[in-house]
Amino acid sequence: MVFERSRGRPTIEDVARQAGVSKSLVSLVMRGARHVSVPRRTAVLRAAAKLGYRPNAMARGLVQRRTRILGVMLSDLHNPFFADVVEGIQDQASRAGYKVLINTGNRVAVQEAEAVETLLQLRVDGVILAGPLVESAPIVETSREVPVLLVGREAHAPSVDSVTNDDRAGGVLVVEHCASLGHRRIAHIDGGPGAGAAARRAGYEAAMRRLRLGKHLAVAPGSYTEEGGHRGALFLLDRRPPPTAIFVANDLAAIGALNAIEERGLKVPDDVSLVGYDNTSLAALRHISLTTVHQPRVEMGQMAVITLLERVEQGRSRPRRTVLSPQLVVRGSTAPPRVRERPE
Amino acid sequence: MVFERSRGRPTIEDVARQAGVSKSLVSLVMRGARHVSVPRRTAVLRAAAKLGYRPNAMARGLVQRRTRILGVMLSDLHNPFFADVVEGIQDQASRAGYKVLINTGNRVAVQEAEAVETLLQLRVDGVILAGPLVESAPIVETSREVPVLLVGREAHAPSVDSVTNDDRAGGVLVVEHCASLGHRRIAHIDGGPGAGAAARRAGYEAAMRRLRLGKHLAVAPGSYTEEGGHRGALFLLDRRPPPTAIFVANDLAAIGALNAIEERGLKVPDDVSLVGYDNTSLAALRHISLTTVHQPRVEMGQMAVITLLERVEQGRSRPRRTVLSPQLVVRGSTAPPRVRERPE
DNA sequence: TGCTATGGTTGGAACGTTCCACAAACGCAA
DNA sequence: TTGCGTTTGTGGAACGTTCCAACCATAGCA
Repeated sequence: MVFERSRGRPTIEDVARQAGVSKSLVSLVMRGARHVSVPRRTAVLRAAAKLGYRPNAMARGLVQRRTRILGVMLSDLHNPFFADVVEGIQDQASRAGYKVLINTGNRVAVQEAEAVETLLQLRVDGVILAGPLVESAPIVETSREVPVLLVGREAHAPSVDSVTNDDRAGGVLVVEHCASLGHRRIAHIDGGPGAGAAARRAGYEAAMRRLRLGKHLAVAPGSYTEEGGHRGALFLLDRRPPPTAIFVANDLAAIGALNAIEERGLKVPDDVSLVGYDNTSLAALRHISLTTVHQPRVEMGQMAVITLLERVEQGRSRPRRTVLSPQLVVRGSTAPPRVRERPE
Repeated sequence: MVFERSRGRPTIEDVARQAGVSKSLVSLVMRGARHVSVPRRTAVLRAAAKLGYRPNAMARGLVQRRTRILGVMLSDLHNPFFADVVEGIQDQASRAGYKVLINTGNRVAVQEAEAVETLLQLRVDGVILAGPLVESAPIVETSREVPVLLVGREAHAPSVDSVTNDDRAGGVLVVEHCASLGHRRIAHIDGGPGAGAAARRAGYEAAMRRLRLGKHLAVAPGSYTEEGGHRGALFLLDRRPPPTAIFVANDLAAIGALNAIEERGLKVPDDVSLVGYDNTSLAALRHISLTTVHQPRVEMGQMAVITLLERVEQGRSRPRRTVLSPQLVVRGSTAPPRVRERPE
């Protein structure tokens, strides 16, 4: 007679033995199936509790060929914007009975790709890319294996969904606001490869031209980081004449720009007006009080899950691109330029 | 004759068939084993590439009984403190050949427990709890199944490692700093259930007593959030007489306190000195310029992984508790009290 | 009485890997 | 040639679940 040492974590068989039933029945009970007699159900539950049984998600996922897990690749854990998006994702996912697993690429395209690869090898049921920097080709590639949704950026493939705000329109709003205050030399600090950056810049440029301010177009290279905003601002402030208003590609970078402006001994908004993008909690701080563009972050996360699950569960195959309207939030960092420039 | 439809994602068998070898050999090649002839290896790699083969981590983990994945439960995605800790974790993990999967509990104990449960069901090789609020019992319980390490908090069980800073000493540093500036009515906004909050408060109280300022002890309830700091500050400012210096349990809450102070029409540091804890990027913003206590965040993340892997890979069973020294960072939010109080 | 439903339960075949024992092929020395 | 050790390669048994067909009661009904 062989006594099996029940070493290692208890399995469904251990529970079955303990409860005196078949493993199939344990499986049914653990999944809360109907049609199980009360005494057996309680016996199984008691046995499971006693042994400290915990179902093995890998074994389960292997046979079911689905995991009920959504993978989220965050481009940058430092950007508070994503914290809210993830909150929305979690909320909606748990409502639909899905788990969420997060991963990050540290703002490096190669690492982003690796992060996604990890999620794919785990066979998550769907992938949300939040603000990815990685180029489109691999994303489209990925979308052939598993439903993929982009937050904050669009893809031009029919297999990829997206939830964005109209970044171009946002850029226009900012320029119009500054111009209406009397600014002419309105400069822009670019978001580089950041999601939506190109569109924000396009909006800026289009609005400048439409307002006949094309000659004042000035774009500094930057990124979605404090560092990027800092460098960009120094670049712009060294121009002669310097801009009287600066539109920075996102809030985080705007904070960097703010630091740079103060290092130069200038004041916001007295000497320079400053506008960010995203309306993160940073911008709302009284001490910062940054005029910025709002995106409904939590709702974007929720919408992302809802949209993604349409593909996962109903097999929708046409793309769905949700574009939300940005909204200008005027705070204390913008004011009329110090010396009213005469119209030219 | 049966033609198998190779529907779904390609498996190792598909690759084997395509390359004309056994699945065992494909397995060897995918894992980069030696002792595989060059022509076969290239044939396998070519076949894998052609089919877009991606190993199934679940099947692999199932048979290997390990995943080479470390699970990280973050108490709060909004706290920039953790972004840096995670950076350190990622860095060190990838160096050791591990993947990292993140999860969050949104500062809610029950959700934290669920998040950890998800990781356990996935059979991660180790779990890092960053700033958990959840109580100790379930953590100790968990540590019987899998190596567990706490960041920012200690556990009193021998099965749980930790990486912390000396929060008590940090609290003392803050009080000494304020006292040396001449403050007497130094108040504290508590971090509630936040990791390390109790120790910070204990340090505050001990230092106050030692400096014979026990009668000025004042603690407002709070939490590690802006909201908590905001409420705490309002509470304190309503006291008569109000404190001249406020030590807030962490930077995020200090920002909330800052907002509250300004809402009351008071200025920092002229009317009230303010000190935070964590030295997050927030505190360093020139506009905020918050005096705070530094913890080496990235290094803490790295140390966490190193320590955890000692258990995972070498089976260490004695606990290892790393306690780092906090360091005061004096910035612009502290100054001598406006009216020098006469010594009592 | 027999027949069909239905509730409750079970064993064994998947799922896609790795592991292990073994076999074939090869090289080289005796 | 034989013998023996290495290098290469293979088939089948795990791993821990769920799925599925099948089974056994029991009950209801004609």
